[in-house]
Amino acid sequence: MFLHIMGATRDTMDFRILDLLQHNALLTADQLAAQLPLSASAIARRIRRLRESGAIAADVSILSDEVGPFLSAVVQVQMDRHALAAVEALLRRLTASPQVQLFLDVSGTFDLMLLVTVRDMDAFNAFADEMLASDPVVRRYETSFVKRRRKFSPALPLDLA
Amino acid sequence: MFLHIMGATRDTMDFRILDLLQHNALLTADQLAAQLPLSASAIARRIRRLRESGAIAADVSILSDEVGPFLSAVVQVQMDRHALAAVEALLRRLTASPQVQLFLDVSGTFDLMLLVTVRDMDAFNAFADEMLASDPVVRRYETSFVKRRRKFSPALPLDLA
DNA sequence: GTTGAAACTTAGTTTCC
DNA sequence: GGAAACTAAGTTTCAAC
Repeated sequence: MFLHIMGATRDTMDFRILDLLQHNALLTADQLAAQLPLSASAIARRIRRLRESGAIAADVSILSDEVGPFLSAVVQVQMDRHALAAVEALLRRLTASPQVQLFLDVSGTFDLMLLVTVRDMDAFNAFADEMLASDPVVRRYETSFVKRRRKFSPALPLDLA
Repeated sequence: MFLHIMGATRDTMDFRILDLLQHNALLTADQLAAQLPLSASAIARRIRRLRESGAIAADVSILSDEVGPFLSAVVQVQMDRHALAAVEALLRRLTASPQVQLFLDVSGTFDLMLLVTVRDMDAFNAFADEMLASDPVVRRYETSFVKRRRKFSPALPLDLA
């Protein structure tokens, strides 16, 4: 099977490589060649193309929680949809904020869902005051604090049947 | 400043390295040495120690949404806290599920918060039926579908002031 | 156009100071 | 920790398909 993505053609082998790399980006072409029916040099070529084409958007180190301590919260936000420029300014500030790990537009009662991670409750209050409470575009927001982080994995389910 | 984490001592330089790697895990020791007051060989040593000690829990490739299409949903779950073994079995199944990208215990009305990513609405219904609706431990759940993913970044705010 | 093997280059590791 | 020697991984070339 072949899929055309962003102008490039990807076959099953590309998806198998992507699926392995999204769990361990440091796998070498040799290690991948040991589990895939393709030579290391062909795999290395494909990996470079996948990174250059943007199919691999980034390669990142996931830090242990123990570099913390941290406090995380899920914040659901309801917006006033009036001043478009002000809305976009808020969206940009939230996206750019290093405290925001996850930022989604969602359906339902709330418009936005945020996962915010900060050092402690003081830092959370400072974040909420500065980013949300003081912004007229925010109608209201509700916070659920994270008691435990059981899983945080960016890996997408590629189900390579 | 020094912090003791998991038996190891980390200084400011370690945190500066961690902060750069959590945004780009493919930075070479040479590239890091260009922006940090430390030689490439010392940096390479530190990186290896950070990985071996578990301070860097994993290095992963983040795939572009365009390898999709995908459907994501935030699912909030309220639990019946009676049968402990059954609760733990559910938690294990959810953690192990490749469709679950984020899995949190939260405070408030709901007990669990999930970010679920699947191929399409049929796959979402199959997931919800199999994992949630059919489980007596789940009292109720509410789903918000993701209209847009604005940010999904595992990077922690290390604020190296 | 893609593969696989070999030459080449670059990055990581080890040794020594 | 830093520099140099060494090893390993990625890149390029090229012949073959």
